[in-house]
Amino acid sequence: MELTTEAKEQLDTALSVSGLRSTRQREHIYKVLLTRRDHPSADEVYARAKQEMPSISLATVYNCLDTLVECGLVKRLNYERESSRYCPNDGDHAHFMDEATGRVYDIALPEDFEKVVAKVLPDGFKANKVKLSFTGYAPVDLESNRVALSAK
Amino acid sequence: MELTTEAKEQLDTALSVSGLRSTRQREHIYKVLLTRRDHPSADEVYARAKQEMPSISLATVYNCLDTLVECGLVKRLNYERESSRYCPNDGDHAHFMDEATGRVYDIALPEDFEKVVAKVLPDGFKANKVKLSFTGYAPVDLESNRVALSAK
DNA sequence: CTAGGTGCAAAAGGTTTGCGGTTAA
DNA sequence: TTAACCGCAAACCTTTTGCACCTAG
Repeated sequence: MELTTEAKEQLDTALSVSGLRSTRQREHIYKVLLTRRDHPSADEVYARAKQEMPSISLATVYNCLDTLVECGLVKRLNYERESSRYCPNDGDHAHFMDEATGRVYDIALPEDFEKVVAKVLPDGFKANKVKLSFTGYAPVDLESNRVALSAK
Repeated sequence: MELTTEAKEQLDTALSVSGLRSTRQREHIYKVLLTRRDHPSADEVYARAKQEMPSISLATVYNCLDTLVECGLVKRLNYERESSRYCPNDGDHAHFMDEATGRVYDIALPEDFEKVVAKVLPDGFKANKVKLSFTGYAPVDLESNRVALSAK
């Protein structure tokens, strides 16, 4: 329930820009995603959301997540056929899935990344979205939180 | 049924390397993917496969595709929550999905791409797989086949 | 000969939908 | 006030699985 006022404003404006309402459920789901910066599945979001809002339904969690993705506040990521995972959208970043643990880490991208990548596209192709994702092994001694940055 | 002998050898060796058998069905599925170089779903592969092999089952198509992916002969790609699509694996390439048509194009990658991308990873991360995918608009006048190359 | 593969049909599992009741603006 | 949203349960759809039969090596 205690989103920072900053986050709440971001949410409210993003919703109203899209002609959507701010609701307790949407706010709560957004807060859940901001609280632990990992990459939970809809089911996991549901479990966490119910702790403070026991009456929320799984369908509503899906709906809220979809809404937040549409507003651009949240990213949905898919690894192979696994169920979708969600994270707050803090600007462009890539994802790295550790094969050993299943954890997903955020990987910061250099500012020029978009340009580097644009060179790859043949003439006439216009990309709206670029997704870069890795699978492999993460350092074992990484502190349990997820947001690995330090692009070198 | 008429895989080039080259393709058949590739298939047989890839399978036997993994301790797997060469079967009529696996060969046929591989041929189906090589014939039209697009990116069909399992269902579409099933439809095409049945034309020459009416007795094949959908489960077998899934099994064969999984097997070919494990052998490294085929790539499976996933866009959002859509059903998986498959294409022959001709070395590293990215994918571009045209939002207007749903078609997927192969995008060639420069040789140094792996190195460019490795710089993005923080110390200690070891990537086994890198996936790069785009969503956007492809040139409308593109000949109907899919393999767009010409990385510039 | 026999381990591995196939075909069928049923089950699983994640996600979506329809509907009656609720709520934000 | 009322269109948008929520909760519930059922439906959906892609993918997987169990099992009896078949076949490549």
